[in-house]
Amino acid sequence: MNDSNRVRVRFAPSPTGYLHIGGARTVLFNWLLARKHGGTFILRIEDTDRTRHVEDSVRKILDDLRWLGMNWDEGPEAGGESGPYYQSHRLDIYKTHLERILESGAAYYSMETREQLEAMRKAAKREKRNVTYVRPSPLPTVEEGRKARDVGHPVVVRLKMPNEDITVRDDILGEVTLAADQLEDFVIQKSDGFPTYHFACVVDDALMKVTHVLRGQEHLMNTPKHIAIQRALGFSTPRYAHLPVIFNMDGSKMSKRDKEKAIKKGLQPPEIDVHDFRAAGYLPEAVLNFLSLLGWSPGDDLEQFDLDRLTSMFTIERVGKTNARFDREKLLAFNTDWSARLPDARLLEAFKDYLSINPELPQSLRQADDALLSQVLDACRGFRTFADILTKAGFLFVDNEAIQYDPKAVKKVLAKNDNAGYDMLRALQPKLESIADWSAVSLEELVHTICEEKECKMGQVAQPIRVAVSGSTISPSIGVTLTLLGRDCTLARIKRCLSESM
RNA sequence: GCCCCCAUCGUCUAGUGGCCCAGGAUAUCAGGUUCUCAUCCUGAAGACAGGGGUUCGAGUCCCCUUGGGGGUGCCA
Repeated sequence: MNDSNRVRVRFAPSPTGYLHIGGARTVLFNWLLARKHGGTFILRIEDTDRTRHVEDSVRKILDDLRWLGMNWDEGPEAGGESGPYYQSHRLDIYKTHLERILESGAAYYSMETREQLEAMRKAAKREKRNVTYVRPSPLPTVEEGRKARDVGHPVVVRLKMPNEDITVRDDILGEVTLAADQLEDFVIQKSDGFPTYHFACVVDDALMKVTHVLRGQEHLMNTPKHIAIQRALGFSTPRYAHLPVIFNMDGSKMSKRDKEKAIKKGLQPPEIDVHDFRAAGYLPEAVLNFLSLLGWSPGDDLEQFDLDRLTSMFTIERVGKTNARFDREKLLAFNTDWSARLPDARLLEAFKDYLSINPELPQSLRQADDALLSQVLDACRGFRTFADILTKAGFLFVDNEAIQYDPKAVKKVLAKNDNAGYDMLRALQPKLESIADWSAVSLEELVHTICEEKECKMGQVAQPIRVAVSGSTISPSIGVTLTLLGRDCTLARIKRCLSESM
């Protein structure tokens, strides 16, 4: 493969907020195609709609892409030969190409106001006619258009669609033909002078020598428009592949609004953006692995694999046509598996990222050193997300006096059977005080010994201690729990627990 | 309304005319392991949307119906 047919793909988000989880799947497939063929992955910011621009969103998108490990070869911060990579910085480029087709007669100035267009659409709907733009006749000349614009009349540029059917050759869907009468003259330059998405996208893809366009299926009907622009401009047509869409389990779209709705109802908002999953304690390895299976499959019974393996297996031929639903339960299971499998060092790194982006977590935890964090991670092996670590080991990072006792745990473990748990604690207290070696092994030995002495089950000894030191029935295994807490804290908490029983 | 795309267990999917009375994963259910939670182990149940063709033979090809999704913006 020589340079002229090297794979060049791009991901082109618009800066309207965080990176959506569905967008992440699009990124992944593009990235995989580039990496598999030793090609180039380009990142381009499509900021041609000034009204929807959200401050700081480029930074956030870049940050989440990095978290996923989706590195780009050309784009913001990386640079590259076909920049700039912000469309808002390429206005003169679009203008040049626009002039070209305006002069050639393939596009024309159009002077209807938004209100007029709206009225035309309404009328068409009322009369049950097709809602298509009717090309004015005669067409305004270029000079008339410019004059109108210069005196302040809102003017747009439309592409004059050729009167012929257009067939899209799609690597996933096959051939899709749209009839000529379905193709209307659409806007390629807005009245504010900015190009529309269609125009900017086609010009940039051509100039950036993009060879494959992988995007969501919602763009399928845009493709004939893009092909028409390419023909008018004399550009070649890249390969297209439209990816199936990802929905919620109930079949609705996964949208940012789901979060607002949940909050209104007082529910936990669902994860929608990549950042939500990151902040909820998911691993990028698991998210990517799970996402790869939405619309693609390796063809055998293998389901879990890392990026390298995925890259070698990935082909567009194996991408399916069917829309998928986002099964959070399965993601959770994948995350559980990945957290059990990942090397300690990598897990620690991921955990630290989790801590760094969750400022509401206890400061003592966020500032804990690597050695302690590793021990905590190790004690919690088998966790589903990093959030589980908080429920299981959060008590380690709370002051002795700030421990909240869960009333249900107290009732069940300590107060039940005539305060049997409290009695056990009292019996345990001196033995713990006098134990020589404060280690997990000897502490567990002690618990075992007591079980034998009292002829009772482990739970009857371990649970009262667990509740006394953690406030709940959940913690790592008892020896590890007490080791991590340390002798002083353990004894202080037991003492406090007993004093509060009076 | 018009146009386009899609259709296998609840969910993600394997299946490219005989290897499929349909395989895997996840969820569910029933057991088991365990000091709690979570893990972990074993087993069970669970699908080719419906109807017509084509063919010796159809989940796999064709048509219709139904269902789902997308488009129909001076959003991307």
